[in-house]
Amino acid sequence: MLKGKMPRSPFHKMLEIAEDKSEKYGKLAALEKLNREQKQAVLHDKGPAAVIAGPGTGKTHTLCCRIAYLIQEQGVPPEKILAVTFTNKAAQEMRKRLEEMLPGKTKLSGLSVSTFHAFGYRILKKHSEHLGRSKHFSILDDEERIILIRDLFGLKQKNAATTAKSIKDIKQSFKLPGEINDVHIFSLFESYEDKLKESDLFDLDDCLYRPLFLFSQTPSVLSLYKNRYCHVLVDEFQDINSAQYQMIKKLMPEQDASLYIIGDPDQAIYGFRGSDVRFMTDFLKDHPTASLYKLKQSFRCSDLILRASGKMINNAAHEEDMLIGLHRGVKINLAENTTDKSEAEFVARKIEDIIGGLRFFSMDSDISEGNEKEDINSLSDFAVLCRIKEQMKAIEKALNDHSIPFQKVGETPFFREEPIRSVIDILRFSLNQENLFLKQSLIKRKVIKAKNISSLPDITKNKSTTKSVQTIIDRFFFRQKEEAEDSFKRLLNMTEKFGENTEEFMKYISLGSGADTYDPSLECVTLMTLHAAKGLEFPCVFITGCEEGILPYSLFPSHKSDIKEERRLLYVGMTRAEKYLYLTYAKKRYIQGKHMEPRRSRFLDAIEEELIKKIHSKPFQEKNSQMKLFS
DNA sequence: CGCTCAAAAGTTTTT
DNA sequence: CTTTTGAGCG
Ligand SMILES: [Mg+2]
Repeated sequence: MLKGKMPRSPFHKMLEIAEDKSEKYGKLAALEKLNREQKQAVLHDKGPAAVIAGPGTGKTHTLCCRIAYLIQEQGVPPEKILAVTFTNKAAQEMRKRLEEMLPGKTKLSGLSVSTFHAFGYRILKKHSEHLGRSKHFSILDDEERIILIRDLFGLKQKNAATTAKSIKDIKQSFKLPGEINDVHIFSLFESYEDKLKESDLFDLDDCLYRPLFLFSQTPSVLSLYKNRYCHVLVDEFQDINSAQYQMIKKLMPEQDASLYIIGDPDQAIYGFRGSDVRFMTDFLKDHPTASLYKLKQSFRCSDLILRASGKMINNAAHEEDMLIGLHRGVKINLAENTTDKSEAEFVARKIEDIIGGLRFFSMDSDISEGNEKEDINSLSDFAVLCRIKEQMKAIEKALNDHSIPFQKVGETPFFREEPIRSVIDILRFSLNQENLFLKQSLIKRKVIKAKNISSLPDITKNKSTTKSVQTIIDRFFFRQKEEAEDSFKRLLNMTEKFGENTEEFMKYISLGSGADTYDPSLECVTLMTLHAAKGLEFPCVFITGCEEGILPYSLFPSHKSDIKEERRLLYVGMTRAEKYLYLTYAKKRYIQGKHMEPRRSRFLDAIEEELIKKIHSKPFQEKNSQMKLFS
């Protein structure tokens, strides 16, 4: 997602690629454009390697080049390479880039590029019978899991969620049932697992947990995967969890295997999900022969943004680790607002002003502040980031009021919302009637009457996915045909590319994530959480809600958040910006049913005054209260 | 069983 | 300030 503008290095002419095998397989043009540090990382010989790379240093690009180099110049067969990405979107993107680098279809066939989950899912499909499931098992999503647990144990929603979390933790840290110390949890775990098996289900965590389980119990299966890949490359390694790390170790048990990891410990933001940055920081200890590469030249951010954001992660201590920016940069705007509404209004007005406003001379514009109106010419150049989704409401309203089109990323995808969710549930059930949980759920939700259930299998027989979905809509959703017409159309549109492969469609639905919906080609502003912004970049970024309570998040004392991780979150957010960065906060905010008067975030205090331009936004007057102005 | 209305609860980030 | 849940009624 680097929008294809990769660096021209000042050193690139000085470097020679004196590689032996390159004659035989042909040189790779992309390597010429890398800078010195990137090139060294790409040309790493063999054995383990860690690439520590700051924001905008071309991590993903370096990884792509490494794969292309292995295939093209080292003659490594693509089926011997496994590349792991963080999202399905990133996998898709990487494959696309590799296709561009290595034209010719045959070169990439057999190459595995996927998320850990999609990789594990493939293993589950192949060996489902070892785990007491059919080939057509379904995936239970996190929401369904809570309902299943609630009904299975007769719990309240909240307690069911807690139990679900315990089970999740067990799976994400890969504890075998015998290793569960708490007797009560153990029995819940066992009953839950029995229920899944009975309904021919796996949960999402099983995509890692069950393959690992299989590897540990069934040597014949392990032998199929052990050393199957000569090169395993992992992007965003700072955010992997224990189960994922153990998966890698199962695939490549040797300490000196060619495991190539790339990431940035300062951008670790998924600790709440079991990710542990220590897998990255301890990599050299665990692999004594590993080479370490550092990428310090950022091709995205300005020096100024790097200097300011660096304060979040207090890396100023190590002078040598300072990143080098693309250019000097312009000051960061820090906007104080009276309320959350005026904050949203400020953002909308600013975007409007930059993109469509009159190009008159502004009194306070000088060279050192840049010229936003010239640098930015598309709505897709803007990102509005927030800590929690609830902040989005006010911003959405303001953008709508100003008729600014936007895409919400990380939102529950439309296919997870009614009535599409139910359409897909019927499709899912018609593919696999063993799913008793789904059967009960469909009847309970009155999506379908019990007597009609037996006719479902016919729906999907020898039909394209689109045809099946159309049949389901015609038969069970005819009443909603008008009000939900758009969603139905969107669904039918989406199914088309899957042809008759309805199972593949289900995989897409089950493993797809919110972040996958981001489309950089749309002419609109991007509204998303800081988490979803990982790996992306924009010329102009707004980070809203820079307040105590929101960032760092601490609205509920019982759920303490990791302050260091919150700092890194702001670091990630700030470093999404190529040139213009707005940090905004409100003195009054209405959130989660409460009025608050938060103090501005302590994180802002760390940024030197000279890097900042302060703005006090005008208070936003609601339309109906404007009369007051004249009284 | 299905509707209405009032009281109560809700607590982040996601592959 | 929502959204969800439960009691009470037709
Ligand atoms: Mg990346």
